[in-house]
Amino acid sequence: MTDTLLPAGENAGDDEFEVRCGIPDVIRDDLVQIGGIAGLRARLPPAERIGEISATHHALSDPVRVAILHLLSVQPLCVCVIRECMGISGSKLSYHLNILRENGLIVSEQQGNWMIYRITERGGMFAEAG
Amino acid sequence: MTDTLLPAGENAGDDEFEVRCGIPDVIRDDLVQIGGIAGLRARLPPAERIGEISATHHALSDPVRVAILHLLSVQPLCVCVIRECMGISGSKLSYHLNILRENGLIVSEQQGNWMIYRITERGGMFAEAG
DNA sequence: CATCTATTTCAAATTATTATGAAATGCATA
DNA sequence: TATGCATTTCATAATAATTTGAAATAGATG
Repeated sequence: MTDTLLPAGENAGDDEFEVRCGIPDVIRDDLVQIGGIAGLRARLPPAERIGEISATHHALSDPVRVAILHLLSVQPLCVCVIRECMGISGSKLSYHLNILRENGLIVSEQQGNWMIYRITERGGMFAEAG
Repeated sequence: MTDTLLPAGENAGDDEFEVRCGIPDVIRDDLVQIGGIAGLRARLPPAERIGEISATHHALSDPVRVAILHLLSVQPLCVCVIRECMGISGSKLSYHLNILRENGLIVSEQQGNWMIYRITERGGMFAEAG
């Protein structure tokens, strides 16, 4: 990354890469069209958005959580019913419910002794899609 | 789970649970309508399908992989261009490309010295959605 | 107030995922 | 065949996620 045929500038490094790299023509031609490496980068969602997207997918990356989401897409449920339905320990269930809630896929509301969980609109979209 | 008011049968355990559990009326009434715990379970996708869903989400649960998918939604790319664009090591990139490929979100094709990755139709759906 | 039930929290142990750098593979070309 | 380049593989280290069981919290009820 020291010698380059191109004038120094904001994207000098990228242009230099494209010049030096002997990648297949089909790819390079299109790449040049869209502005090279810099153009490619510019088409990425901002890092913050990418973080949000991966976080949501992470929330649904465990079969227990996918199952919970589907149960709640049927109707709102208290913890003890979810627990009975899935046959897992209370603390384990609580752990997974937290992750779904933190990611805005479900919400909870206390009702006397019980905690009622229900799916959000956002959560519903993922339950339908899956 | 020993004494129950109901006849023994396939779902005796579940019915017993519903009878004993003093969950809020709003929830229990609906729950009874759909067939209780057993009815709820019957509405879940099969375990196999839930595994597939969570596996796909897992493939997209890392920001590096989400970024790669978005890059490939612009155009097919060889590894060296993705690498330059993201500024990560080759072995790290290879690791993440493998996960995306194993989950059917991208495919690869060798072209001389280069390996060209392109997004699949399935992968494209997730790139659009995100 | 004492007790029961439902749920959550916590710390520790277990397991899974990701990162790293060196070595290996495979194609191209002199 | 020797060399160079692009990519992958491998073993290992580092980090993160999940499970577990005991203890804590909080509402309801006698």
